[in-house]
Order: sequence, then C-alpha cells, then structure tokens
Amino acid sequence: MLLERFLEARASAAVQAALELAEPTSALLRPTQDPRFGDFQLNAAMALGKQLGRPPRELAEKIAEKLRGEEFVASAEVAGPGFVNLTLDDAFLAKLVTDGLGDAEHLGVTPVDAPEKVIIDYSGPNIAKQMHVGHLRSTILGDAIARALEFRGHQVIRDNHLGDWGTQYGLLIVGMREFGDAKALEADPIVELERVYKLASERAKNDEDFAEAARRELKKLQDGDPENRALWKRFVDVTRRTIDEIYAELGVRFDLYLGESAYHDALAGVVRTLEERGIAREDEGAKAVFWGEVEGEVPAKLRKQKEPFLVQKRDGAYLYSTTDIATVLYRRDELGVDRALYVVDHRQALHFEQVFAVARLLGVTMELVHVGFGTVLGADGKPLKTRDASGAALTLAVLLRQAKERAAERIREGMAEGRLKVEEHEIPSLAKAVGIGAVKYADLMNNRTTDYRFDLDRMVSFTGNAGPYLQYVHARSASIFRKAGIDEASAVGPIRVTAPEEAKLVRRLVRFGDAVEKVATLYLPHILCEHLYDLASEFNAFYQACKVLDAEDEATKQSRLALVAATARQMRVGLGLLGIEAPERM
RNA sequence: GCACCCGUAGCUCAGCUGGAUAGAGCGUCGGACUUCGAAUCCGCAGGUCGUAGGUUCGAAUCCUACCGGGUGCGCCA
Repeated sequence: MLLERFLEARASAAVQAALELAEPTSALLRPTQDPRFGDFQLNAAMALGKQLGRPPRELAEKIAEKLRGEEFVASAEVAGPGFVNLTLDDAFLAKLVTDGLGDAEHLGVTPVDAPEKVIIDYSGPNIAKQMHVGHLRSTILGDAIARALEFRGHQVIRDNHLGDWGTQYGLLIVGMREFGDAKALEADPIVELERVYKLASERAKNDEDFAEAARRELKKLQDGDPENRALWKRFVDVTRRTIDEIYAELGVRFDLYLGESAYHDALAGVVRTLEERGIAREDEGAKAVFWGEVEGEVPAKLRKQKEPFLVQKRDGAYLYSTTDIATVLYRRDELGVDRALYVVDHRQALHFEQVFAVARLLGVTMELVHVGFGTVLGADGKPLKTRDASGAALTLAVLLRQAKERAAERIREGMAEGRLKVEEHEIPSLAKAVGIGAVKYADLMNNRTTDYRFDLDRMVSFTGNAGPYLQYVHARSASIFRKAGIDEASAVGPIRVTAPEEAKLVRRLVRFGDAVEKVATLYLPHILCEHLYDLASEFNAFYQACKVLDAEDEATKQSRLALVAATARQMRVGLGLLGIEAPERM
C-alpha cells in the first residue's frame, strides 16, 4: 500500500461526508513537521472555511469527529486556526509492517494500476573520450530512476544513446593517419584517441587543407566508405570496451546501445518530411524550423524565439537535432513506448523543448520528458573541466579507484581494531561495495535539478549522511541475525509497538512506498535517499534504546526481530533501487 | 535582445508544489565503547530564508521589481 495515498483518500472522503459537500474535495493531507502535531495534518478546513463562510475550527471539529471512528486513527485533534492533527494507530501501522514481511520483493508496496512502457535514455558518453565525473550524474540518476520505475511495475527499456557520430570523426580519421600509434591504440585506446583528437583539432585550426581533408573523410564515412567505416568501427569498439568496464564497476546496464549512428539512414527522410509538412524550410542553404511562422501548436516560448531550429547544415550534413527527432520517431514506431525520459544536463533544456515541439508537430503523442540535472561544478564554482590541461584529469575511473582505496583503508582499520571479522580476500569486493556506494549516494542525495559542487573528499566520505551510514544499518541488522543464529526470513513477528523508538521506526517503515513512488513520478532519487537516511537514523536510535536479543520477554524479542528484519530488508531493497550494494558485514 | 535556472547556518545541501517554533550533514566544542558492531549515539553553538513590495487566514515556497551568481539561444554534440 501507499500510505499517503490511502490516507488522503480516506481523509478526503471524511471531509466530504462530515461537511456534506456535493463535490469531492482534497483533505490537503501533509506529514506534520513536528511530532507534537501527530503524524499527519489536514489543512482543508482552513481553505474550506473561507469558501463556505464558516469558522475553520468548526469545520475542523466535524472532520476530526468523522475520522475518530476510523481504524487507522488513534486520535484526531483540532489545533491552531483549523488544523486537524492525526495520530495514527500503532497497531494499525505495526500490522502494515508485519504484513510487508510476507512480500520479499515489493515489501507490501502495490504496483501502479496502469503499467507503461518507458524508455529511459541516460549516460550517453562520447566515443573516443574518457568518461569523467560529469557522466556520473546521468548514469547514476538514469539507473536509479529506471529501477524505481521497474519497482512500481513499469516496463523499462534502458537505452544508451552513444555520441558515436558527427564531425569529430573526420578529424579523428585524418588525425589517426597522421599522428596515430597503433600499439598505443591497443594498449590504452581512449588515451590514444584523445591525444590524436587534440592534435588533429589544433592542426585543423591553423591548417585549412587539413581541415578540408577532415571534412572529406567525414563525408566518406557518412557515405559508407568501407575503409573509414572500419576505422570508425574500431574507435567505437575500443571505447565500448573501456566504458563497459566502468558500467560493470558501477553495476549499470543497458538494454540498447542505439547511438547517434543508428539513426543516420533515417535523417534525410526526417528532413524531407519536415519540409513537406511545412515545418522546416530552406534558409541560407540550410534547413531550419522558424518558430514564428510554422502552423500548428507551438509552445508560446518558442513562438517568440527569433533563432530557428536547424535540422540540416548548408553543406548538407545533419545535426544532433535531426538525430534526436529521428530517435523519437523510432521509439514510437519501432519500440512502441508510452513515455520517453531523457536524463541529460539541463543546459540542453532548450534543445529538448525544440525536439519535443517538432515531434508534436509531427503528431507524436507519447509523453516526452527532459529529466534535466544540474551541472557538476569544480571547487571554484565553475563547471568542472576535464579536457583542460590545468590539473590532472579527473576521470570517472580515477574517482572510483580512489573511493575503493579509501574504503579498503577503512576496512583494514576495522580489522586491526578487531571490530570486523573479514578475510583478506574479501576486502576488494567489500571495498568496492562501500566505496562505489559512497560515490553513488553522494551524487544521488543531491536534488537533481540544482548544480552541485564536486568535492572528492566529501564524495568518498564515510561518516554522517553518506552511503556507508545506510549500509552500516544493514550490516548491523545482519549481524543480529548472525549472532542469534536465525535466518532473517524467519522473523515474521507479529510486531507490537511498546517503546517510543519502535513507534518512530514503524512510522518510517510504512512510508517507503510513498518515497519510491515519488522517485518514479518526479524523477527525484534524492527523496529515496532522504527516506533511507531517516530510516537509518531511527533504526540507530531504536538499536541504542531497545534490546533485541535480550528483550524482556519472548513476544517482545520476536516483535523486535521482525522490526530488524523489516528494516534490513527495506534498506537492502531501497539501496538496491539506488544501485547501491548492501553488504552483510562491513 | 530573448528564454531559463539559482541565492536558506561558517561550508555542502534538504524543505514533499501555500501550513504551526525553517531542518540535516560536515566543521567547532563537550559527553557515551568489560553491555546485540563507536563507519555509531547524545548534547551545545550557529538564521533579517538576497532586498523591497504584493497576493491571503498563513509565504523560504506564488506574483512584480531590483541586487547578485549561472546557463542556453544558425550551421558542435
């Protein structure tokens, strides 16, 4: 069940009945910010008081009275100008958690009524370039959102829209012939490709013949010249080897790797269609959409825009705008998706608005969402540069390695202090789980929409609100079962709330489904991070205050074991949705 | 010129789409390990929510203006 949805529905019905309203109205249910006000508050009375011309507190009292009969309500009190403060019934909540134990996969969270086929486009690294920390966000966010959607019951297609096509390949081809080193390309492909690209693009700036040659080779490549095609294919293959290592490290996977090149053959047709429909027209030799003149539905913002949306260059080459339009059509016609998500830096917001607007003009009705995210900034507050000569390149591979190293150090400390019984050979996998988990959590805990400052120390920090804090709760839970010599799955309650810490923990556990639902509808994984952090805090408080194995009686022990099991499982599943491992010990 | 985003504790950030006395982490300082794991817990300190108006029972949140920072806008992706 989704608790908030359930409560909102029941409370709204109560409001309508209590006030004898003809139309249904929202109870304006919100979680309270202060436990003194109970668990949830209803704000409807104040809004309706104005509307109905009656004192809000009088309405609130009627609503409260109506709710007092509900089985999930412990108390309903009127407070302040007309709040109705709801305190939920402990036994009702405890039963929800106990019931959830029977559902190992979804923890009692019911799936959406109408599952959709959703394609999610994320990561999208460029061929011939190292993945750097800027790629982390799209990759991690996309993966977490995909998992949340799947958890809610949607069918998800993960697509890696590789940057494997475009003008840089002309440069790379002539560059490789001019400066390339076959041995280096084999040994460390991306380093060599980046070196060659840098030399070639510098040369092209001052050498018109060289630049011309690059354009010629690009044209040959795009026309299917076998030799250039083979070289290009090699660039793609060696890059794929490297990025796939990173994905394996991150535990990220894709169903499709349909890069830009996959749509090349469709581009001429797209432009032709746009012209035929009067959406695009020729101008100064190029083909473009002029938002002021096209007929049909166009967002007001674009209407006002002077600059056209270019779909073909004067020299006949296509742009990524054309590719993206072709991609939308492919996803509709060949994949039949209901929804397409683009997890891409928010600097491309205008680009996607334009792509989507063109798609609408072409009659595309599926939901198209640009899931934009903030830019990763360096310590100076400027977008993090990685290609620049100044300072060592901070690649994703380097970041992940450092995170793992620090985690390994930490594990060795624990072993030395005797807190941890870990075999030497377990260290690498454990360090990976903790190190990579810390990096992922540090990224995901930020609100997706805002820029954030990249700080390596913070990212591999293992204290406070950080990945390992959540993993630690899971490991502690697992440790209790190890010590008791029983299986987590055999702890089935029933849960009874006796201590205040148990009451708080239960109240957190029942809100898991709502958190995941928000991630899947708002595309904001940090909401789940926050939930799991709160869960961890409340578990730690419970752990501090309540004996589990040495509980005062057998029923309490069974209840608490079930509570520990529910926490462990929710933490494991929740971390799983974030793409973070939950080790049994750490 | 047009469009968009952001200003919240010393630092990094939440604040669930308008609710009550604005919350975390880090950092500082002080406590808690013979007791289910101290990567933990407890406590102290820290705020004109950029500024000024407006909307209303009620604003960090919505509107307007201004200040400050950033981004994107014909032939890159």
